[in-house]
Amino acid sequence: MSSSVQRKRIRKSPEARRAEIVATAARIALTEGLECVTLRRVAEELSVRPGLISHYFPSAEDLVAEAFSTAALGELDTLLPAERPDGTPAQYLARYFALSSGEAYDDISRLWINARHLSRYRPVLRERVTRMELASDDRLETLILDGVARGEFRTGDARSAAIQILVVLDGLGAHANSDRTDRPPAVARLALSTAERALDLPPGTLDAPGATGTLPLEYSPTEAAEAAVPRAAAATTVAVTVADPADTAAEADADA
Amino acid sequence: MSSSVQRKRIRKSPEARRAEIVATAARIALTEGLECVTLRRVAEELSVRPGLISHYFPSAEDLVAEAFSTAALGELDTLLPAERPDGTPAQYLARYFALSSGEAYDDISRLWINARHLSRYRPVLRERVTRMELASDDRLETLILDGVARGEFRTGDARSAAIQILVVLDGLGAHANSDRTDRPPAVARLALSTAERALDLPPGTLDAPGATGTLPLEYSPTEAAEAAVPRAAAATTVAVTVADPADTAAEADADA
DNA sequence: TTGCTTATTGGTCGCACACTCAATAGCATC
DNA sequence: GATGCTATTGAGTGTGCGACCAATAAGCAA
Repeated sequence: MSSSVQRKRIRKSPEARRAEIVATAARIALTEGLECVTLRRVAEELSVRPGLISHYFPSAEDLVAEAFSTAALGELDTLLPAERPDGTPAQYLARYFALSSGEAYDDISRLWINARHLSRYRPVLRERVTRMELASDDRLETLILDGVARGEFRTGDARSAAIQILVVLDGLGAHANSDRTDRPPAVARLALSTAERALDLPPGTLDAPGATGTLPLEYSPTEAAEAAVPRAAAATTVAVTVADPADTAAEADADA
Repeated sequence: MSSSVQRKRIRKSPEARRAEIVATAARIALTEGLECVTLRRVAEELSVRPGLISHYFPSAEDLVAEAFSTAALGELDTLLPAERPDGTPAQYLARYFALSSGEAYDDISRLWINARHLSRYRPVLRERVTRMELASDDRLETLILDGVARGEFRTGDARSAAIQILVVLDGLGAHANSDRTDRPPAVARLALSTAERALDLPPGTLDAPGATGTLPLEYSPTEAAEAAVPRAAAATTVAVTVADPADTAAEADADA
């Protein structure tokens, strides 16, 4: 009888518990959406009471913002790692484009759409979105500068090139919730061709066979997000039926 | 004493009432967000009881979808009119880009971000989003084909060119809730340069002084949306304090 | 004027949410 | 083994939402 629900309290250090909460919130944000990051939902996932989540995040808005930051940073580190020991800048750039056209990338696209919309109403989240946009710009700019230094790329304004590329990727990702099967080839290659033009590369360079060198092309969004958390304590993986989180955006601040 | 609230019932024809409801919902969607399109909110705006809205839209999801369609179609008709009696295709295209970099365009960008996110959870809305995307593609493709026929543009695939342009505009519009003040010139011109490249136009053609000919460049998003409604009966304009609609997305379908 | 159709109301129900706070019980320390 | 700190619970408050339905009254037709 005592097997169904957890009856004994498990007392953890604040740091471990907080990390666990953030990791869970980030996973929910990535797979189900930021509106699903609620006190109840996170608590249920961790088999604790909602009040405990409130204890660590007195304002739920902060938890949502933290969930987004953690998830987005984890993805960024996977897609555009800060350390690039295994290949050239051109190879890492080619790998980035390869990953961004894969199906696993849809989760990230959805997360960004979600965050950009929700940030309309949530100042804390908006600040985090801006910060993560800058982080992405920086990361890609650094890659480009490195490539320029090695003579792989040629551009007079690495940051402008980086932002142009990211804008196009945002445009392509905007349709992550729609059907994109009959997308013309020139559209599917739009990010690539934008990069090739901005970096003065011969057309076809970045998606040529072998353009990624020996870099691995597999990754799992969820795992990447969890790896971004300092210490993701024993997070019980629970099969989740995605509900309908579409109604949570507009009401929260009405009571403020 | 009887002036504060409306006490006498006003009975309208179903067609007029329905049009009034849709027009109001579309205006709320455009200015405050789709999550603010609730039975209570629309009813309050029209000084009727929420039950009446339910009577015309037994499922609230249908009302939200209708609000999006109406608002988006109104905007499309303003930005890319189906009839173009006052100028050449190049002039209308130049006008489109001019409008899309104006501040009034932010409302449209926000609406699309909103709809693309919300459509993740709402099948009815998703279908409408897809339909409106196709309508936008068609409208721009037709414009381009017309320009090609007149010798203004040159492309072998008008539809691909249209979609490329729209994808870039989506990418630029994705940041409608963020700060974009320090955007590099090449980024701000990205849609233009994409069009110039896809349509084989000399750089600078579309934003050259006089590129829009004598076409007017003013428009009001809200008015455009209301004009899209067949008959927007006496819609009382009420000053609205925007609340926080960010929490309404995820919960609605949980009860289904 | 009377009567009928139905647009409109008023009230209710259940649900999910964030937030609050006193009471409880792990667990480390002595 | 007793003690104290505090992580954690349990219970409750108030809000907004969609959905439902019987009662009401507006306005047209006879």
